[in-house]
Amino acid sequence: MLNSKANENLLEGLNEEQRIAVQSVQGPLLIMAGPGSGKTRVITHRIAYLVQVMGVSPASIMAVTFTNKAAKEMQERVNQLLGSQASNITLGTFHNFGARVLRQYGDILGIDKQFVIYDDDEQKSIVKQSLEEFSLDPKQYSPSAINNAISAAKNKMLRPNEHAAHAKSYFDEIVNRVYVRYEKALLDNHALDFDDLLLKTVLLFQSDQNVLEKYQNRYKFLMVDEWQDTNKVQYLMTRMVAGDSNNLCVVGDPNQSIYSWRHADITNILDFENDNEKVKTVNLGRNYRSTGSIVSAAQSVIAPNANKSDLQLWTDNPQGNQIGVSYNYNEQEEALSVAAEIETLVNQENLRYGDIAIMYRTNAQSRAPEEAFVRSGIPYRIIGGLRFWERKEVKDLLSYLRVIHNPFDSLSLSRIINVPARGIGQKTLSLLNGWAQLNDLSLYKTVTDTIGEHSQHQISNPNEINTRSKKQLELFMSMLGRLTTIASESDVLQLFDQLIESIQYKKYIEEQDRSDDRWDNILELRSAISDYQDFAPEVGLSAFLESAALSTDLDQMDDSGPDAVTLITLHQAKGLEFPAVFMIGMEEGLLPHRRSIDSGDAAEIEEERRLCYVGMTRAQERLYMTIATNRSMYGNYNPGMSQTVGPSRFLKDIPSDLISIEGKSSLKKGIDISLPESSNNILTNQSRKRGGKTSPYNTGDHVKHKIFGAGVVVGCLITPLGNDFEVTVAFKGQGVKRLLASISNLEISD
DNA sequence: CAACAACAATTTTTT
DNA sequence: ATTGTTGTTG
Repeated sequence: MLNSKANENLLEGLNEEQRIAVQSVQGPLLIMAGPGSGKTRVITHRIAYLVQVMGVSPASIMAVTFTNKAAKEMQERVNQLLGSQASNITLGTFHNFGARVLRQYGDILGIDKQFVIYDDDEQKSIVKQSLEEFSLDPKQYSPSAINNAISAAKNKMLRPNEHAAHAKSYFDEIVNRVYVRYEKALLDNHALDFDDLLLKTVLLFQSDQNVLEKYQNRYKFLMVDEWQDTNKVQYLMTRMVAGDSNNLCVVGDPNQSIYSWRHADITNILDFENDNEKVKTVNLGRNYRSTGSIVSAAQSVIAPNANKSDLQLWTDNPQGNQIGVSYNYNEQEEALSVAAEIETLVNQENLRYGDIAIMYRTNAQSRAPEEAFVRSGIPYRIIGGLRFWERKEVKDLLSYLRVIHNPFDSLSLSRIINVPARGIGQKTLSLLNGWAQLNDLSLYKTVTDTIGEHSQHQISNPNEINTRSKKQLELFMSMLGRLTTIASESDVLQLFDQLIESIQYKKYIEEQDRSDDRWDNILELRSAISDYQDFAPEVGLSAFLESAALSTDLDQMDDSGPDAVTLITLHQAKGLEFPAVFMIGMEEGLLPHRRSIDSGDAAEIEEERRLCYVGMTRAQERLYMTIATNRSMYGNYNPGMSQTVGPSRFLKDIPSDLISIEGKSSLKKGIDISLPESSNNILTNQSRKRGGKTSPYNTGDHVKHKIFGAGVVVGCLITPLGNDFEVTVAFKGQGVKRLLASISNLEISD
């Protein structure tokens, strides 16, 4: 022991198992960590232990996390323990690490160091283009399915020729043809996709022993979090970097494996134990996060899984409240009852809005609570959904920056060549693209050649580009040229401002609807760019583009924001915790999702069950699970369209003494859900169409009934026969009633 | 070539 | 409900 004082400090407050995990620093270590078992604490203390007690240099430690947000949090906590030394630790995601390796040594594999990273959208559009080239109908062969198959192949380390050998069906053959074309497109565009960041790194390590040794010599202690969600390529990468020293610690929980659809391979946990002879295993089963009720309920939900970890989760925490299960008429009512309960928690239970999260299976489910929160004035923020980096205005500007950074990126150039509209239409673009492909040139080069006065490549095509378009192309290219010069001389923020100015983007945005939102997004983008202002001109641009490609909405989520309720998918919620959690849409068809039920694959249902388990174990004190008996799909309640088939089977596995069931009781209890006058008009502009017929009432309408008095419409459905409407009204002091429009004579009072 | 209308497809989950 | 795609018109 180099430092016994540090040793004592670091082990203080840890339980026996946690101490063993922190102190086992030599050789392979597997930490099975249940939810809320102090996993992050163990990892950070283990890092500090390595440095302060074992005297390991921080530079030789690498910790890999699942998201950038997790990396950031871990960095902060290590900073607290180690101070300035902490900055020398390598901390990030697999994709981060891969990108860094390839920026430095990718040229060995023939990769341009200026490579751009293509996201899912761009991958799909390349697939679509390839299909069109082969005269295959993208409607018949879905680009997503093919893209997914290509990704699966890459995750199994199958190159196109190897994949061809495995082809079993006609679909596989199509995939293979597209795969070949797809790889060529990426090469031509000097681009890599997400999978390449991992795959090419492993290929590089395999083909160049010197490079691999550089990393092996540098990193002597490796830690990987969320091991149950790693894939085969990540497994290989980890083992290669760990090398013979094999001081590799992986942390995971098979019960929280929820990314098999992204080719995560749960057998990595088994393989780890099998591939390492003397692997040590530590089980962290004690939960410090949640109440007794929540832990027991979560246990009973995961129990039916055939494939599960035998790790028993337990807690000494007080039993706490029962889990609140509530039945609601439809998703609007579900959202209103959640909103009412939130107000109670905030006003009477001393919780802040920021202590509360709404979790759901699909992004589309955020809409109803969002509307309810707007109406009741509850502050909220949505994570994910229409992701920031995928918004049109953001992608447009990013595409400009990408073309400036890497002119070979023809995909980005196609995207922006006529945005804002400058008279370079589809006809011109397809002529140019055709020519580019015929001569194996980049689009950029083709355009340059086309407009050059004394160009040899003048498009000699019969359908020559007209002089007018040519003139526009000239103007466009000279503008790009100016911007490229600015990029090499000024910082990235100045470049961005000049870009906005040059293309008159503000004016363009103002002509569109929701222009305020769009402009806000651009300002947010600008503020993200300003983080790279101090870098040297080209370096700043490159670093910013990389972070833009690899960051997610979740990464932006930090505690500095205003006090607000968090709306988040169950997947994204992994690793987070909140004092109060509402899991909405606890219905068959939603959780488990219809797709997993229809697949007929028991393994898919088991994954849904784990997802439910992950959600439940995010809650510290209070957990609510809500059901809507009617749910709209694609905006209407037409008979047969509702995807709900009753409460989730997972709910039925929770012992009844752990739950308290409320059927609309929060409304019956007399909580006033009527709207503030001012918010009334938010809903009046909504379409009154329901199933083709015009609905007489809108959610939010104030109405009067002869017997029940004043109330607010919380739902209006067309009846199964389609000749009437069933109106659900919350009456002041009378509770919620369902009435037929034709006989109730409701008066809109406004 | 752009602006507008009509239409279809969409919803699992994301580094 | 909302988004993107396709076809028609000015």
